[in-house]
Amino acid sequence: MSTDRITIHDIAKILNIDSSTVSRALNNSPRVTEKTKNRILAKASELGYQRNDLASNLRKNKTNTLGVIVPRISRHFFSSAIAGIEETAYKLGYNVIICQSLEQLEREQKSINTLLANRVDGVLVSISMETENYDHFDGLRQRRIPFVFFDRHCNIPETSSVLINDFKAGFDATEHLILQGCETIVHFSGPLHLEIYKNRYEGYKAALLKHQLAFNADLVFSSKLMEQDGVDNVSKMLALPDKIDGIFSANDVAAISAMQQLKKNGIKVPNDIAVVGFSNETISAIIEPSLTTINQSGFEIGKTATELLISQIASGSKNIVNERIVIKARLIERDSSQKRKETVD
Amino acid sequence: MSTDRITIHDIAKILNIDSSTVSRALNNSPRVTEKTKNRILAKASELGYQRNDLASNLRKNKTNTLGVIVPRISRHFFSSAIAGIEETAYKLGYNVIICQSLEQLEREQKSINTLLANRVDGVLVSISMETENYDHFDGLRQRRIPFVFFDRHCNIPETSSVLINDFKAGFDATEHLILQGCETIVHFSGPLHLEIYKNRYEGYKAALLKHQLAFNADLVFSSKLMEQDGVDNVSKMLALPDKIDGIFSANDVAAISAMQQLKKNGIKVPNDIAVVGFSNETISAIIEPSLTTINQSGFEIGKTATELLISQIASGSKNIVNERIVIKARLIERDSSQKRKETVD
DNA sequence: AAATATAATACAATCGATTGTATTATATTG
DNA sequence: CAATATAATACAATCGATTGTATTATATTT
Repeated sequence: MSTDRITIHDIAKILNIDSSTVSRALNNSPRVTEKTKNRILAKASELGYQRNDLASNLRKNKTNTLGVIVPRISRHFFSSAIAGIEETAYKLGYNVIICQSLEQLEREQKSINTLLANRVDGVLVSISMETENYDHFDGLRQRRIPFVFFDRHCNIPETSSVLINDFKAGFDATEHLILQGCETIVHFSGPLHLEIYKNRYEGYKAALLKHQLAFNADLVFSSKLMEQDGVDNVSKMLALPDKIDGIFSANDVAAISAMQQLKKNGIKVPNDIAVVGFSNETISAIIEPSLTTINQSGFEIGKTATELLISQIASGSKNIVNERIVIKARLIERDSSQKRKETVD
Repeated sequence: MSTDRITIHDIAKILNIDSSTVSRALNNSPRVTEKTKNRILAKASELGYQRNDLASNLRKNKTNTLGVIVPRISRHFFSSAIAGIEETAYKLGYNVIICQSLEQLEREQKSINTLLANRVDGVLVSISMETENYDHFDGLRQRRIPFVFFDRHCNIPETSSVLINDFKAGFDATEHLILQGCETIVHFSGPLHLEIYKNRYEGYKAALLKHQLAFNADLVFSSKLMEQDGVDNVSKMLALPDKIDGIFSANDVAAISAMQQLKKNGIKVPNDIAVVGFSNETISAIIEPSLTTINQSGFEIGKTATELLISQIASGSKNIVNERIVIKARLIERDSSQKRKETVD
């Protein structure tokens, strides 16, 4: 049995009926009698019929597909966000196309074009570190394709986003270090044109202010927060005249590579320098000392963003395109910041 | 400017020419003169025209899209394989749709249906742990859609795959433990109906045999090799009458959770028990002690599998569907297995 | 049994692009 | 300049499904 390219027309011809009836039967329309429905279904499965979604979607002008653009799927936060997205989309009858920007603006733009060409019904985006210009989102807006930012959002009007309170998280992380007795805290920041990093940075400053610690711009290192950046930041930090006793890193990756670099320099964490990261990567609980960090549930963020997006798709072009949902994030205290208590060994 | 749904027909009407000419111009056909081509391109970009790939693909009966099915994208091996796949596909003009089976057979089957419905040109698969039955691949075969297994393959005739030599890797890992002085080595295996785990297991046995160590089936624990399985395996192991001095785990995840569990039990790695994992997850170099493991380049496997798949797509239905490419994998010796040398602290 | 209502199915246009063939316009040649 | 070659564009069918409308077949009512 060659199941090569069976169409509704083939089935129609064999059963000597019209293809529209076949189509309706396969879509379980009440306009087809139970008896013919069964005949059609039986023949379809006998021939191994498989609907051509290209044709169907073209005609219906609806793909039931969501596009997702993330910096990279290998980051724990993003892969769990994708898990949440897929789970939710799947339940609500949507497929998902995933694109990685790899932190490059150009790939982000290309991804949007691909998604547009594939006529996705909506898009979920967490922008790349290079993204400072948002023109590429105009294409989506002009075509009235709903899109929702999650985590790495843009502060442009008429957009929806699902985020955590980065300001508060940055504040909490920094205050935690202060309460541990840290007095000279450096901040590893990401690119400050990204809202999330700006907000974490503002939270850091606010915590210093509250506790009457001087803010010193020299103690803030901005980078892409990759592994090498953690190493580089440590070098810069050690070259400072100030004696550093705390690090608040805007992600775990840089925090962890910094901790390793500190170890190589014979500096003890947390006793000499306490460290707090951000994101709660899987590894953060496992390394030694375990890393104090901000836990943000990627799964929940992904789930919420997907629900919001699909509700916008369902509502047609009624403009509720300005929603902002804040997901709870909280500090997980682990060993890397326990200056006061004895660390269990 | 409402760029809502501009088609070649709109452009044709405005310029008072035929849509076929517009189509040819947009595809840079030599059949359209440079002058009209420019007029068309200018108007297209002015209107923000964006080709409808659904229509195009439907007509051409070619989507230039590859489907990828992996157990889960959060595993380092798979996310780097996907990086290799995307990179290669992208260069050769293909898009990629990624599906996660989450180790469930049902989701693997559904994914195949989705990919079939979306008329992908080819599929790359690494099967789930539940997959013992391969009927769902018949749909691909009947429709003459090429597919290539990578890493987790099936031993069924007329299929191509890109793999490492799991037997040799298992052998090397085990022999390494033996050369370190281990005499009673347990093996954490995955489901033995999967070729890769069977082969690693056979490699383990072969190494024991070569070095005249008795094989004992009680020392082999088969599981899905998740985090909890590592913990459970340690309990089982400690309940054995034998004094264990080595573990060869068929993945890093189980190896690492086992090491943590051993630590909780006051058992020293590597001095009391040496451990070797498999896959070289990112975390494996970072934990303490760092984990000796088999490095398999996901990127290279993904790249090679994609090249093979695309070459099969390009060659039409000429049957070269029986290729098997073996990618080098090698042991990375780290601290978790250094019984003889002093471990640097 | 005729008249009407309703159920079941057929007809035909459509989604947006592609492509083989036909036609018209320009260029070349003798 | 007429005859032919060739370039440029137009025509029309097609990919596979969906869906509003028209038609035929069956059921209901009087």
